[in-house]
Amino acid sequence: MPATRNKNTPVSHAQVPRSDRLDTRVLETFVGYNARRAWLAVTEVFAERMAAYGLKQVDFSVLSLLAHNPGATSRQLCSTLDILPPNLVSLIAAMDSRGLIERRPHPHDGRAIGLHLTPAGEELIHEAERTVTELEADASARLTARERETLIRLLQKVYLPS
Amino acid sequence: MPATRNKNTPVSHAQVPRSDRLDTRVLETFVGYNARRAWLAVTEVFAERMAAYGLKQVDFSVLSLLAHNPGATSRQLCSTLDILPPNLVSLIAAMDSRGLIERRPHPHDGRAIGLHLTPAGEELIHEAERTVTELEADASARLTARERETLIRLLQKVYLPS
DNA sequence: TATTGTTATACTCTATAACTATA
DNA sequence: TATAGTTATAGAGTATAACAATA
Repeated sequence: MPATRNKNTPVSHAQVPRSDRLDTRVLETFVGYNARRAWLAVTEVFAERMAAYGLKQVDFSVLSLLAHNPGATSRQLCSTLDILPPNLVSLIAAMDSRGLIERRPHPHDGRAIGLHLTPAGEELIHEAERTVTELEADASARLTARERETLIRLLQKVYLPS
Repeated sequence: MPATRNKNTPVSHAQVPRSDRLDTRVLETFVGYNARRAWLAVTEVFAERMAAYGLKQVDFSVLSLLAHNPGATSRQLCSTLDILPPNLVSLIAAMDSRGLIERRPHPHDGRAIGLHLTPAGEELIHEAERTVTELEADASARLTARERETLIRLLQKVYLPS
């Protein structure tokens, strides 16, 4: 509800926002809205600094997962990251072409393919993980270490089953 | 680090993940990763329950913003929600066609158009805001009221300037 | 000269159906 | 019969360039 205004105030029309910024107080009461905005803020920094590695977020996630889960299959990557199988194919092919990963026959399932990082892939993801750790710290610089831990714990409470 | 295993255990190869679920501990140390996962979790519930209103997240945001900022312009919506102007055009047109919003000449800028909710739009967003409030509570049901407040405050600390 | 709203368009992301090889 | 990986394709989301009308 608009406050009463002096008739002589130059620009003062009811029903017309007076500044560029709109009132976002209602949207800001929602976890979904805030989580997306925070993600977008981090994403911006991520994109800037990871361009040097030629890695998008999903590429980074896949390589990092393979670094700590050697031999994982496409299906496992898909279900872990909520990617649809058809959308992972070209991504995996591109990283294979770049010499970052290798496809090896799966030891006990002829349908599946075990994915492994090459030495080049190992080195790249090692550097990339360091850069992401830095970038994350910068992107959340207004949080104390304690607050950052709390934030992550609460986010996981929203999306993790357990 | 894998536990030692009985030689007779059927499937046990080093370098091969033994379960479907991969080790995501590294990814889970990042705010960006967790914020996106949490957002996706809320988004799923949002999509389910808001389909009845024919509203996507961006539609809801626009209508809610107009409910509390009557007469706002496309440009203001765009800068507030980080939408590019060309991408808002068809969205606004659709809501106009549905009779949810009205375009009125801007009182003191002939280039701009003031956007207003119609009575139908007012009623729809009023119901929709109630539903979103409920759905948000359900989607973050594992959080106490206190934790939910904390989560939102910390997320805003990541993306809001101030 | 700059800004608002718009058109056309391209690029990326996400989703569905259907196929093959293997289980 | 079901699953892993793949192909082709469609749809949604996001991006840039350029224009008319107004400031």
